[in-house]
Amino acid sequence: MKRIAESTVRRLSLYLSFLEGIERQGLKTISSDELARLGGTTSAQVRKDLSLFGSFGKRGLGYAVPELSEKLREILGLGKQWRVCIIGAGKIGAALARYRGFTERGFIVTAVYDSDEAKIGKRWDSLTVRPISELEKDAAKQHFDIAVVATPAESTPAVVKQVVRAGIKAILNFAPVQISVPSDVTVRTVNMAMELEGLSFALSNREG
Amino acid sequence: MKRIAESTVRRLSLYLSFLEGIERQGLKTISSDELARLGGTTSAQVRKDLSLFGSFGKRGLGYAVPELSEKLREILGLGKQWRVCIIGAGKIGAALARYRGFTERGFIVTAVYDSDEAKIGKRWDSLTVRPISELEKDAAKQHFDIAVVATPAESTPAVVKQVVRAGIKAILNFAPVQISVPSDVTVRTVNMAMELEGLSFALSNREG
DNA sequence: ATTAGTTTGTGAATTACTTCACAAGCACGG
DNA sequence: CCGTGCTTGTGAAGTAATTCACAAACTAAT
Repeated sequence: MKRIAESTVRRLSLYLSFLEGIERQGLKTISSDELARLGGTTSAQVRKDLSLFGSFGKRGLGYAVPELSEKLREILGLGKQWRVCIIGAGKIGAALARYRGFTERGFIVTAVYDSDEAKIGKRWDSLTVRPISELEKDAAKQHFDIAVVATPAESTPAVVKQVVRAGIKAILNFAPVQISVPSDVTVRTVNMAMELEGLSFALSNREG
Repeated sequence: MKRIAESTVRRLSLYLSFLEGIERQGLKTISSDELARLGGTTSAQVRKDLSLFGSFGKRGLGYAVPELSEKLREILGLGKQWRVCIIGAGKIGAALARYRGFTERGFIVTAVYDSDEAKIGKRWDSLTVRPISELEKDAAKQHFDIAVVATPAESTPAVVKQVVRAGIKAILNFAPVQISVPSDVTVRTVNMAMELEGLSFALSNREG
């Protein structure tokens, strides 16, 4: 299949969240135009995005809401459950471990790691913080699909190396640094500083 | 000035973080090629990004690190201090209010709001949670530059309306919904679900 | 059946972004 | 002060993403 742009995947994810809302309202069909309006894009964009994966609509009618939701879930790989480990038992790690949205979408947090002696052994709901040195061994037994990295900048490169060695192929990075991984590992970075600076730029460069 | 792409601004922000590290190491100059390697891009990209704002390098030598840092800070509007209010005193709001990275970069959190009676009046370090109904009045007195929205999905549209009415022109949105604002308001959305689904897609569609 | 009114799916056109490639500028050594 | 070795800045070329625009497919009404 043709390479899919990241921006396309983000929009698919967005469409899915709209469809779920619409499904709850009980509407049966939706047009590309309505979806576009919800998502702040154009109807052509919506149709192009979907057409990359097949023809899901009916001309003259639009898209059947439950069918399209299901298709999107399938495309996004949300059918199965993904096993997630969180690395870094600090504030962000703690907030993430308790985030309900994870589980709702099929992302099951099955372990938490840290390198700080003081944190190891602490219990978070049903999870116990384990030493990062055990990650590779643990991964061999219980498979992890995704590692959420929420460590301080300094320790992040070393942590990422261990994650890669443990054979984990997807990383959600909250550390405020760029991380480098082999090309078969996918990384998404969420960097607060970068977002804030984007706003700062926008505020500074408004005409007027 | 010509319109600057969001991707460019993100890279500028990234370059700045590298430069700060390099400055600490005491290096005096850096080439576009080294900067590119750190950022996972190409030297041409780096030079093009910078050239949108002027000529900061010396041919044959590269860029003077402190000068370029300073220029980038200026471009990104990090010279001044921005006043930030946080809306939503839940887990994410609490984590953000205490996040040191805010202050370090000149983003000063000056108020916290919530609509939940039970939370109003609570003290977070030096801040007291105030009722959202006061936002507009408060904004008239103490100017807010940026609103961080960390509210549940349901209440977010109403909250955003109040933020806009209060005259705030930049929003950092952590709520898991798309928000719509007039075109003179800049929004950046951080959506966990979307990032996770991006990883899920990547894991599902790897060849093999 | 035929027509009017929708809305999809998709090549073609357009716009945006990235990479190429090279002249021009600078430092340094002889 | 000339040549060698680097590295910038930038038009031109190339690639990617978005938008246009319209035939084709469907419903409903007459």
